[in-house]
Amino acid sequence: MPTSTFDKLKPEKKARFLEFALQEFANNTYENASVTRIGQNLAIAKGSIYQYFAHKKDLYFYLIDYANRQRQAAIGQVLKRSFSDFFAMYEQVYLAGTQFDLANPILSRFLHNVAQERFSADLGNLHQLTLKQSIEYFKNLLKNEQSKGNIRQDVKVETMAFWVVQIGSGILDFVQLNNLTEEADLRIFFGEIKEILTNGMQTSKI
Amino acid sequence: MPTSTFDKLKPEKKARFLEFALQEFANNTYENASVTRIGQNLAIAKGSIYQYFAHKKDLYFYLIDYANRQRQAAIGQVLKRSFSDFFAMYEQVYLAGTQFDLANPILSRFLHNVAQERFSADLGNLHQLTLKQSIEYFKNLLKNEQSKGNIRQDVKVETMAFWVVQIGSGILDFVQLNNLTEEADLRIFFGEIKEILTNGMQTSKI
Amino acid sequence: MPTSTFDKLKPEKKARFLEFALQEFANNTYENASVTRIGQNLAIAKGSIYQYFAHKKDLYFYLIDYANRQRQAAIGQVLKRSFSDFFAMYEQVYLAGTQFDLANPILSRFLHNVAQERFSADLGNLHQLTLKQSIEYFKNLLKNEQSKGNIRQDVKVETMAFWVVQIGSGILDFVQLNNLTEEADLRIFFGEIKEILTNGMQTSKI
Amino acid sequence: MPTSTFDKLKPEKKARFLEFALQEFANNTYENASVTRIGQNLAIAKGSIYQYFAHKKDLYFYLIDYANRQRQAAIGQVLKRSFSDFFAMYEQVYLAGTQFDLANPILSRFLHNVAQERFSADLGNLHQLTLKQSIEYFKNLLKNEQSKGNIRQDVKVETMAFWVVQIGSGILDFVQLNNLTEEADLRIFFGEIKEILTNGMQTSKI
DNA sequence: AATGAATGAGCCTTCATTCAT
DNA sequence: CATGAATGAAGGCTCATTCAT
Repeated sequence: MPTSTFDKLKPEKKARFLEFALQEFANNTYENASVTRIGQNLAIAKGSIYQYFAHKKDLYFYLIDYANRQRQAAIGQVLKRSFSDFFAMYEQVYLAGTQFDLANPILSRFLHNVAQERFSADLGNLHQLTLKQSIEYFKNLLKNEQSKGNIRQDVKVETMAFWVVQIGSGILDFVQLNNLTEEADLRIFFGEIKEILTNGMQTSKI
Repeated sequence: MPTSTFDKLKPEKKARFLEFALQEFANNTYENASVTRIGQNLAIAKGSIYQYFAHKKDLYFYLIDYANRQRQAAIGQVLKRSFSDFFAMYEQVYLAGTQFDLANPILSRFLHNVAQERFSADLGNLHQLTLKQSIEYFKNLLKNEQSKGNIRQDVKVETMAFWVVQIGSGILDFVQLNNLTEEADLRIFFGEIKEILTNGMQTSKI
Repeated sequence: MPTSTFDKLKPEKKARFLEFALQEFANNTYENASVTRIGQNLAIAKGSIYQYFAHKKDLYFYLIDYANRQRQAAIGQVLKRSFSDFFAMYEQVYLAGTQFDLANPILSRFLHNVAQERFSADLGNLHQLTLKQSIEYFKNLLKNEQSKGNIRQDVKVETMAFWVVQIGSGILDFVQLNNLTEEADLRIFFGEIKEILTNGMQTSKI
Repeated sequence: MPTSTFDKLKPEKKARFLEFALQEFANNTYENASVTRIGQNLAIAKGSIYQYFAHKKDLYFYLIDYANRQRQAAIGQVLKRSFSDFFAMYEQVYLAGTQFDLANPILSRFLHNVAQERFSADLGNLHQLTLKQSIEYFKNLLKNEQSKGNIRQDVKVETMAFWVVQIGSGILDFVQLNNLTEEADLRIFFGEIKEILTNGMQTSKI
C-alpha cells in the first residue's frame, strides 16, 4: 500500500513516478529490478521512494494492482457488449486485450513478467496465483454456458478453463513472434483461434 | 563446456554437484541463481566450481544440455512407438513428458525456468528461442499430416503449431494446480486434452 | 568525475578521503590498488566509496587531476618569474618541483606511479601519454630558444627534449637515493644539473 | 633458486618454460602476473611449476637473473672492444643494448618491468636497487676517466653517473616513441646522444 | 516532505599455494 | 616426477534499506 505521502503527490508527479517504476519492473524480474535505478531514472532521491512505499514489494504489488486496473478498464468496455456465444466473446475480449498490449507495451510487458514470477520466499508464487484466478473466472463462465447447453458436457470445465486461459496467455508471444502488426492479420489470427476453439469445445451440432 | 576436471570427477561427486546446481537454477532465475550458494549448499569451496566450469553461463548451458538429454531419453522411448494418428501421438508423448516431470521435479522445474528466461544481455532470448524451435518442430509435423488429409486445411499450420505448443507448455502447471497425482486422473485429463484437440483440429468427418 | 555526493562532503571528510585514497594509489599500481583496502583504512563502508565515485577508474583519474593541480600550483609560482635563459628556468622549475615532492611525498609518489603505468586494456598507455606530452612541451620551448640562437642547431630538438624530460623524471629518485635533504646539497646538485645541461646543449660560445 | 627438478629438465622443455614465463612477466606487473596463466599457456599442470620453483617470487628472481645474463652476454661482446674515450664506449654499448632490445622484445620488456617495480612488501624496491647498482658501476668508470683528465672535475661523479644512467634508461622508450627502426636513424640518434653528453661532461678543451 | 549519505551483505571471478595420487 | 583437485581470501561492484538533517 502506498503511504499517504504518495497519495497526496501532484498528479503529474505521480504519473511520472508510475511510468518509470513500471518500466523498471517491465524490463526486469522482481528481484533484478532496482529501486536505486528507478531513483536514478527519475532523478529523485532514493529516500523519496521509501517515503511513498514501505518496501520494494509494496511498490511492486501496487504496480500490479494499478496495471491490472488499467488493462481491465480497456477490456471492460468490450465485455459490456452482447455476444452471440462464448466463443465470440472470447475472440473479442482477447482481441481487445492484445490491442491494448500492443498499444501499451510497458504495461503489457510488466503484467507478462508478473504472470511469470515463479515461487520465491519473498513473493510466494505469483504465477500460480494468477493462473488459479484466471482459471476460476473462466470455470464459472463455462459452467454457465454448459448449463445453457452451448458447451460440451463430456469434458470437465476445469480442463476447458485451463485450455482457454493457456491459449490466451500465449497469444501475445505468438503475435510478436510472427510480427502480426497489421489489424487485418490480427483479425485473421483471432478468427482462426475462435474457429479451433469452437470446434474443440462446442456441443456437437450433429 | 565443463573442464576436463569436471569430467574426471568421481561419479558420485559429479552427480551430487549436478543435483545441487540444478536445484539452484530450478529455484531461481539465471541471474538470481548464485554460484556462491551452490558452493555453500555443497559445502565445497567456491573456487572449486570454477575448476569445473569457466563461467556461471558455462555451467548453465551445460545443465540445459544435461537436463534436455535426460528428458529426451524418457520421451524418446515413447516416440518410437507407432500411433493411430497425430492426436494419439500428442497424448502419449505429453503424458510421458508429464510423468517424467512429476518423477523429476527439479529437472522439470529447471527446464521450465529455462523456457521462461526473458531477454538479457548475457543470455539472449532463451524464451523466444525455445518457443520458436518448438513451434517449428510441430509446424513440420502438422504440414505432413495436412498433406495426408488428417488435419484441417482452413487454419494456418502456424496457428495450430502455436496451439499445441502453448497447451503443452501449460500442462504441468495445471496438473500441479489440480493435484493430479493419481495415474487414473492423469489419464482422464490427457484423454480430454486429446478429445478437444482432435475436435478442434481434425478434418471434419462429415 | 566524482558524484555530487562527494562534492558536498564535509571538507575534513573529503580531505581524509583523498589522503587515504592517494596513499593507496601511491603504494600500488592502479590494478593492485584496492578499493576494499581504502575503505578498510578509512574505516568506512566499501559501498560509500561507490557513492563518491562511479568506478575505481573514475576515482583514479580524479586523483590524477587533483594531484596535478596541486603540483602545478606550486610550480606555477616559479614559472611566472623571469629567467636569464632556458637553463636557469629549468633549474628553478625542477628545484621547485623537487621541493614540492619532498614536502608532499605521497602526492609525489602517486604522480610518479601514474607516469609509470604501462599499457593496460583499462587505462590505455598512461606512461607513453605522459612522456609524449612532456616531450612535446619542451620541444616547443626549445624550438623557440633555437630560433633566438641560444641553443645548438646541430642536434634535433626532439633529442634534446627527450634529454631534458628524461633527466627531469629521474631527479627525485636520485635525490632520495643520495639523501639530499639539506637545502644546500639540493642547490649544489641542481647547480651541477644546470651546468652539464648548459654545456651540452648551449650554442658554442667560441 | 630453481629446484633440482628444474635443472634436470630437458633443454627444450626448459627453454619453452622460460619463454612463456618471461612472456607473462613481460606483459604484467609482478603482482599481476599469474602463475595460473603461465600453466595454462604452457598447457602443463599448475603443480609442476611449483615443482620447479618454490614460489612465484622464486621464479621471478630466477628470470631476472636469466634475462640479465642474456643481455649482458650481448653487450659484453661490445665492451671488449677498445674505445677512443668514455663517450664512444657509451655510445657503442647503448647502441648494442638497444639493438638487443629491439631484437628481443620480450626479454627487453621484462627487464624494463623489473627496473620499474616500485616498493612492495613482497619484493622490496627493485627499482632503487637496479638504479643503485647501475649508478655505482658508472661512478667507478667515471672516476677512472676523471683521474685520466678526460672528464670535468667541477661536477661530482655521482651526478654524472646518475646522468648517464638516467639517459640510458629512457633510450628505448624514445626509440619506440619515435619509431626509429631504421639502423641509419638509430645511428644518428646515438650520435646526437654522444655529442650532447661529450659537450656536457668532457673536460673543456679551451 | 524530501534528501542522500551510510551501511554491509551479497554478487561473480581470479589467485597462489598445497597435497594426495 | 607430474598431476590437478581443493582451498579460501581477495578483487570490483550493486543492492535494499535506514536515518539524521
